Amino acid sequence: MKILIVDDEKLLVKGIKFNLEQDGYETETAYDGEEALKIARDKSISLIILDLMLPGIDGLTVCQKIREFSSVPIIMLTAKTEDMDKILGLEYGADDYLTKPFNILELKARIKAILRRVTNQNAPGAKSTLSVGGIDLDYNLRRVKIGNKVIELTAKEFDLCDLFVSNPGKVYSRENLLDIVWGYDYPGDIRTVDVHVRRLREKIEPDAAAPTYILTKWGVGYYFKEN
Amino acid sequence: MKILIVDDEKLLVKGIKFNLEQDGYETETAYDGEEALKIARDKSISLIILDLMLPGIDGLTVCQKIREFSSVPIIMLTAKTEDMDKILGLEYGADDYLTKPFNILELKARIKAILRRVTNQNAPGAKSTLSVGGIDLDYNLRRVKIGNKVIELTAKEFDLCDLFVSNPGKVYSRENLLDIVWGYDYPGDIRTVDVHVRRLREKIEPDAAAPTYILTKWGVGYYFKEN
DNA sequence: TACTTTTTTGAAAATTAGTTGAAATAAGCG
DNA sequence: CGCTTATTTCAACTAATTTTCAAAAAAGTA
Repeated sequence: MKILIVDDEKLLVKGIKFNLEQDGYETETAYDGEEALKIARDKSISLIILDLMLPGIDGLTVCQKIREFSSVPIIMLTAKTEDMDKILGLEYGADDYLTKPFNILELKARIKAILRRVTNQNAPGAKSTLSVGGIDLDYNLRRVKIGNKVIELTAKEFDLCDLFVSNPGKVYSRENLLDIVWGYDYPGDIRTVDVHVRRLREKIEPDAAAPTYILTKWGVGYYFKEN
Repeated sequence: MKILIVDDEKLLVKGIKFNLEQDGYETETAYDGEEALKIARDKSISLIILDLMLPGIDGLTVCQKIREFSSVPIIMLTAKTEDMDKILGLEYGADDYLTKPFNILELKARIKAILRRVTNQNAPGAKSTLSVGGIDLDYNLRRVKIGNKVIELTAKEFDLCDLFVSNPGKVYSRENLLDIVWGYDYPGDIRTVDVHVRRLREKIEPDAAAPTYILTKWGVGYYFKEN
């Protein structure tokens, strides 16, 4: 999985690069549109993170030009509130966008989501599932199965569960969870997370008062433990 | 599904080829009209992507000649704004066109739309039915039978019903349904889907308020459940 | 143990999503 | 063209989810 990062702020590129490589991705970097196009054309790239504001050819044009020869997933970085529907629409054909300043966890979450969508492209009827430590996630019906019991989850519950189960052992602070599941600019109360964790526990734990899957790391946050 | 790509720009052909193969299509390529005609004649081709400007015989003539022996769907690629109505009209008989430079995602969307339209067409008079989980679809008369009750459906209702029944368990968002049933470029309101689902339910469900076939996945979309 | 901090819990309010009926518009047909 | 039927839009209504709030419980600390 090689990711191309395109931005003229070298420090930002460096930061993203470091973070993605921590997660095991390979990276390529470009600081302007020309360079980006060249790399996108010549190298085997799985995903592109592309800033809207670039010296020379701007990001949208780069996006457009890439779409002339490739359908590689593109995440646009935008400084202000642009006409996002247009960016995501067929005219430019980006796959997702983030508004600067963004949270690196959210960027990672979106990369993961897009890559899953692309690599999991399922034939109609085929099921897309993830099975970790006794929990089966069904991404089609967005519900989970534990043992042979099917459990219906609400949208937020499923997203939360997905994040935990996809990253067993990783402790997420409430802030992290708000950033990732609710969006990095979510303005609401941090306690919202607790309530959702509780309801998730009520649904998936045999005994919600003594959780075995979603555990509390006291003073830090929550994490998923494989059973 | 084999797609023939005809263009004299080898790099472009290579790009399209790569992208379509990524999506699981087989491809054939030709760089001029003679070659294209030969392949269209000799091999089993499901769709042709044909450039208007070709060395030797031009694209329109190729299109015309192909129409003498085949009704294979043809998407024309045009460099400038030609008289598109003429290209799509009876004289040449292309099925769709794209103006260069085009977006690869849009090309894919159109290929998908055309192939869906074509493969869903049944030979006239041929008796074709599908029976899944208690529902019998009659593609000839475009109506359904549940138990021994015959239910007449309108065009959209049948298309919708067909999609659901053909893909049991697969959840479709309203956007998906608009794309598939109404066409990828349908500009209308998303709520249209709800209304059609409701009327389909009124016709096929014993109790529309407590559906057993077309179920709602809250926050996601609708799906068909076999009974 | 007494105190502080953090987490859990229950319940109500606010918001969002889905359903439904009816009216407006468009399409098909004699 | 005028009639009928199908489709789309709109808005009120209902249901489900999400958020907020505050009190109770549990965990850490001195």
